[in-house]
Formats: sequence, C-alpha cells, structure tokens
Amino acid sequence: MRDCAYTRSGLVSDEEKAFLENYNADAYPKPSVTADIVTLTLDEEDHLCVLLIRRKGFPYKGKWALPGGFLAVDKESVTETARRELFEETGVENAALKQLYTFSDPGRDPRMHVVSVAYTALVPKCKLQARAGDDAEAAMVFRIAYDIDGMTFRSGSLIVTESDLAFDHAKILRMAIKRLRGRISYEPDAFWLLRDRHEFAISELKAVYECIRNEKMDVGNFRKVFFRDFLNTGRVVALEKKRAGKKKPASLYDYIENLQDED
Amino acid sequence: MRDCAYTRSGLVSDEEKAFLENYNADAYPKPSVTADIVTLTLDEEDHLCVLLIRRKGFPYKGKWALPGGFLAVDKESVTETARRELFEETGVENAALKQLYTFSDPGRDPRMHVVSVAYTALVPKCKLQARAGDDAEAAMVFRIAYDIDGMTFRSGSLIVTESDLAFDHAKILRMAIKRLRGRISYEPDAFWLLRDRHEFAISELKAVYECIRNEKMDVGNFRKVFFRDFLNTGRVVALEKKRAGKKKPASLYDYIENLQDED
DNA sequence: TCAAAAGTGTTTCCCATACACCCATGC
DNA sequence: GCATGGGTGTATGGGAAACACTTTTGA
Repeated sequence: MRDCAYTRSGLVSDEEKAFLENYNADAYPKPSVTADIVTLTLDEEDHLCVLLIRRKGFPYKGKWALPGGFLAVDKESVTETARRELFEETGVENAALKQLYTFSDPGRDPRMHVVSVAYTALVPKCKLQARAGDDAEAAMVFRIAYDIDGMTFRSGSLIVTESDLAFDHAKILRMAIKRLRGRISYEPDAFWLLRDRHEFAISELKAVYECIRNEKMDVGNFRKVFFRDFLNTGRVVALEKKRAGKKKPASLYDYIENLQDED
Repeated sequence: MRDCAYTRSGLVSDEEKAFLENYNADAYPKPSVTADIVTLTLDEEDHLCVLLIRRKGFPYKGKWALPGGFLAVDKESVTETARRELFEETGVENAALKQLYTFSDPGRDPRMHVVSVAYTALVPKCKLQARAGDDAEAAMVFRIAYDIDGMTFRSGSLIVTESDLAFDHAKILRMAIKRLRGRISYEPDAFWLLRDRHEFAISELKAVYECIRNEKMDVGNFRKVFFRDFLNTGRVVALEKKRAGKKKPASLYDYIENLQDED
C-alpha cells in the first residue's frame, strides 16, 4: 500500500486495504508528464531575456527548447520537478516559480503523449549569466525581440527565430510573456527581476516595469504608487543606506517576501 | 511511428525515423493523468452551486468528489477529457471550460501518483438540474455556503462539509471559487452563468455579479459599465424583444461568443 | 557650472460612486 | 392609485496622468 496521508490516517478499513494492495496501477496506459520552465530575466540593458537549451538528441535535434524534465513518479510534484530542473540548468534556487498552463495535445511530442506543465521562473538580473556560460552550447540566455508577427531571440551574433524552437515551446513562451505583462500591474512580479530585490532603488524598479510594459513611465507618479502600494503596505521597507553611484545617491529599499503566497 | 504534425511534416530524416520507431516510451514510470471539473452554476435563488458525485468505490468510498476522469492517452488533450467528462456527467456541451490549475502531489491519491488538471466549468442556470436528477445518488448539485473557516454544501436536507470531500477536492474547489471571484470583474465569465446568455435582461446579469461578489450593486452604475464595457465594445448586442413579465418589460440583450478566446 | 539622476509639488481631468428622480406595467 | 422593477440624470470626491520644479552629486 502506498504511503500517503490517506493511508496513514488509520481510517482505512481492512476491505479498503485489500483493495489498495491489489490495485493494478498499470491497467490503463499513462502519458508522460514533464515540467517545462520559461526562465525569464533581464539583461544589462533591461531587455527581456529567456533561457533556452539546445537539443542534442532527437526529436528536434539541434533546435532550441525550454529547459524541462520528466516528473519523478511517486517522488515529487510537478512543481518540485520544475524547481529541480531550474536548479540543474541554471543553478538558480530562489526564483519566483509560478505554474503557467498545462499543455497536453497528443501530438505535441512525436515520441509519445507528453503532458507538459509549464512554469514561469523570474530570475534576477545577471544571476543567470554565470552558469549559462559554463556550457554555452547547451544553455544560453537570449534577448527577446518582437518582429512582424513573431519573436526572434538574440545572443551575441546568434539569431534564433520562433520556428527554431522545439515542440510547442514558442506557444508556451508567448503565453508566459503575455501572462507576465498582464500580471505585472497587480502582482509584485517585478521585484523578482531586480538585480537585488533586497537592496534596490526606485528607479531600478521603474526600469523593470518600463521594460515589461514597453513604455516610459512618469517618475513622480511611479513614486506615488510605489509608496502607496508597497511601502505603506509593508511589502517593502526603506533601508538606511544610500547607493554610492555616479550621480545623486538614491535611497535603497528591501522587498519583503510574501510568505502566504497562494499557489 | 506516431502520427502527428511533426512526423507528417516530411522533415524527419531516416536516422530520426529509426530513432522514433525504436523509442521505448515505457522505459520510465509514468503517472496517471486526470481531468477534474469544478462545475459551478447558480440556482433559482441566485446562490452559487457546485456539482458533486458520490463515489461508489474505493478509495474515499461514499465521499463526495468533483467529477472527472482519466486522460485517454494518444487520443485527446486533457481539455478534451474535461469536456467529455462534463458531458457524460451533466449532458452540458456548451459551457465555459477554463483550465484552473494542475495538482500533482504524489500522495494526493492513495492508489498511485495521479496528476490532476483541474478545470472550471460555468454552466447556465437550470441547465444542470435535469441530468443530475436522473441518478440522484450519483450526481447532485449543492448550494455552497460559507461557515467559519470552511464551506458546507446543501442539497435539500442533505448537508455535506468540506471534510466529506474526497482527495484534495476541497482545495481545488476553494481555488476555483477564489479564481471566479477574482476574474469576474475583468472577464466576461458572468454571462455563462445566465439562464440564457442569448436573451437576458440587465437586471439578470446584475444578479449574477451580485451573487459572485456577494454585495449589492447600484443600478445606474451597473448600467453604465454594462453599456461601456459590453454594448459599446460589441460583446453584447441589443435585441428587439422585450421581456414579458409581471412589471415593466425589460430590454433584452444577446452575448456574442468571443471566438478568439485565449487558452 | 553644467549634466544627470533623485526627489517633490501642483494642476487637471476622468470616472467610479452615490443618490435622486422619472417611467411603464399589473393589480 | 400604488407598488414594483426598469431606466435616466447629475453632483462629487479621489486618484491617475501630465508636467513643472528643486536638490544633490560628479566631472
């Protein structure tokens, strides 16, 4: 009998125990389940970037794909799969990982029926470069550019188009960006894209918003909503320090992680 | 070799064909995948209701559960599973079916690791009663009531509590209601709960909003946003007819289904 | 002293809310 | 007539948007 809260509860009758012992879990065919991670970050010039890996084997050999991997059955949830894979690919442990959508068309993988639970990971600026550089042929961070109906991905001189992406990953990526755009105005996602969300200036946060929303914002108005929505509500606290920079030093702030984050 | 867009594309090399022919899809263990459907509707008195079925077998025998079923591997997406199951349980074909969240804790089912993709189905008033009544022991529509930390479900004299629900279905249901509440103010979900979204009065739509948001709304203001957000944007068109009722006849409107509905 | 970035104050305008009021119908 | 629900108009306050302005630093 499997070990889980239900079977440990002591409320399982002998009849039910027998049922569970004899249950044939493999009576019906099952699909494979994977987690695919849309790892978004910003580069030095505040451009939205995505982490892609180059496929070394069939299918879609040589094409670029979202990092991901198969669920370890009986051992983890798909969220844990995603967190594990994200760490393996990028070394990033502390990222905002949110479930995006589950894709399950039977034909999305030529090998077999694969149900993919897609996640969006928001990774702080620069945190990504290091590990990706270790094995440039395998994992790279691409700057996302928008063309006439379609995206292109640039990393140095390398240019990749949407049709160079494996599986339905272009669709997944489009959905992730669209969702991020929609969420940014009412969720504190932007903080996770800061270089350091525990020591940042208002102008840095503003830059993140501007690059996601793709529009310049007014300084004064941005401050007003920042104070109202974040500082006054306690999501952000002011630090004593000031940033030593080239110009007038800016006040620094610290984002307080929200513990009771809903699923 | 599996038949899908990729393999039909003609771009598959002989080497890759051989790979796909010889691919062992069962080399690694797989989880089961199900679709669970949170079927929400309103009753005659505009109370939020949910469809539950009574489990006839182990596990959670005798407990109430969300309708659902296993994905038919290689034959359908989980969305199609959900649509199929919804039809089988309720006879409802034309409901707003939206993916809610994917639940995948290894211990959520004592039989085996089951990944459940939860969907929310919004079913027009009264459409549900008929089929559910056919086999009252199997499927029933419950009115949802909120108690001190917890829901109760009533159908006539039968009262069911959260702990009478199987698996993690209470959690799923809570998330569905929370999401509906959140979406109602910016998505046209309310129309799908109308008795007849192709012939309704403004006051009926207002009643739906009021019961989801659990607060009375101002008549004049509701009209203003209705005209601005729905009539002027073409999502709704005015009908010639007027409602023949007990009092002053009300103008009727028709909701235009949005075809390019994003996933 | 000038450029650049940080930070502040003010004006305008829109729109959500509140609320008062008129209209059409059945009884 | 009058109760009931349908439908309309208007006053008001708060907040978003626009923008002008001051302050502090490095060069």
